[in-house]
Amino acid sequence: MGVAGPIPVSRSARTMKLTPSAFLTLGMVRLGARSGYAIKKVADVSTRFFWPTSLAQVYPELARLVEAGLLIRREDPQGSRERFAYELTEEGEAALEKWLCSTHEAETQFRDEGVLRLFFADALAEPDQLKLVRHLRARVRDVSAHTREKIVPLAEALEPSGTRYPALVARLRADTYAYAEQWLADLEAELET
Amino acid sequence: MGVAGPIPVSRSARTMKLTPSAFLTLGMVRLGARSGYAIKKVADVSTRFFWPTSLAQVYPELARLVEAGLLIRREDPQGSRERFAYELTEEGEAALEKWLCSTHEAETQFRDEGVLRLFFADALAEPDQLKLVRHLRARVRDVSAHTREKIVPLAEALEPSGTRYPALVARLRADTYAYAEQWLADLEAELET
DNA sequence: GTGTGCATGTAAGGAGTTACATGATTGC
DNA sequence: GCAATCATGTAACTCCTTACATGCACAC
Repeated sequence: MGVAGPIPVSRSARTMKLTPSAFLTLGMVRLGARSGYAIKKVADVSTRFFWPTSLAQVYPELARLVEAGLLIRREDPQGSRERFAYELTEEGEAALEKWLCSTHEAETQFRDEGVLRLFFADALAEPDQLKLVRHLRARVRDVSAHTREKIVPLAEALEPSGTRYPALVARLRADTYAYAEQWLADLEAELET
Repeated sequence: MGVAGPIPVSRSARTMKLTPSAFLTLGMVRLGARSGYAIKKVADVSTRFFWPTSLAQVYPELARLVEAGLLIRREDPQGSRERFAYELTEEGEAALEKWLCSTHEAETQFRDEGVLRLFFADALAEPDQLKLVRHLRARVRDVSAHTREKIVPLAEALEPSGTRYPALVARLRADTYAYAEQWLADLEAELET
């Protein structure tokens, strides 16, 4: 009873397991997103498409990264509205680069109800099969168009300052979905005959 | 105290929310996978790539679908090893077809650590950028090759009996990844100059 | 002055994975 | 006889989302 409770020990970067979400956070800070809110806002028009996140993930992640010594947190209020600005420490930059150079990665996850439907489309009569393919194609087309028209320009705005990979990734997405749309268009044409 | 406890009421298909995993299960039974184990085995070489599942999901899902009246479960032992065979009820077939014809779908989920790395690749020196792109390309190539060499033939085995969509979906995947590989090859060539 | 956006966080719940637990069958 | 596969299920845990809770700033 008189014994002191356990002393809280800040975990070093070495003992902490860093998830891709942690590196997303680190990477976003490096790109200039200073607050948790800003990180989420940028992620929603960029990394969301291959690594979604939410505010309820970002805030605890930031706290963990500060505790691990990879980020520092400064007060940065806007008038009387509280705000915190984060910056990479040297260790944070090193951790980010180490991750970028590592080749081990979490297994790719992909879940698409539309493709799942297509897989089972043999259960339908032909006119309904055609409808299903058309619907899927329209969705794929919309993704491609949205990416090219909205996301690519946002990412290209970073290019003058030497940040080109966000735009490359956006174009890869737009082009790949455009390819898939053409593929489905061919299937559609085949079904129509 | 003398009052009887609540009587367990089996939920009808109408009151039960059916998830894509439920329709995956229904669809697999329709394709001839009779046991939970068999469903998982087939899913692992087909739907896994766009809707992963696990035995710990399949078994409770089967129980729920039986309770909802969409499947019936028969005992089907192999010697003294227990086994259960599932079959679609008429309501089960109707539910599957209704789902296939509906256009509302869960948002597509995609998580890929490799693409996330590419997004942040500006933090690297050029030689390391090139390594990263090469690694990603190799992975994409492997997916395409594996799909074309292993998955497509399995799916094509179903074609003689009139089930062609599994093979179509597999080819869509192989072709789309092949396109992405070429795209990354072009990027690689550009980085090399 | 009001709605939208900026800003930070917590709590509860859901969906899905891995590990646990057990045992029979089949092919080498 | 031994390993891989067939077979069914539960328990614990993790990750992630939605909802909750709060309040300021700015533009119309």
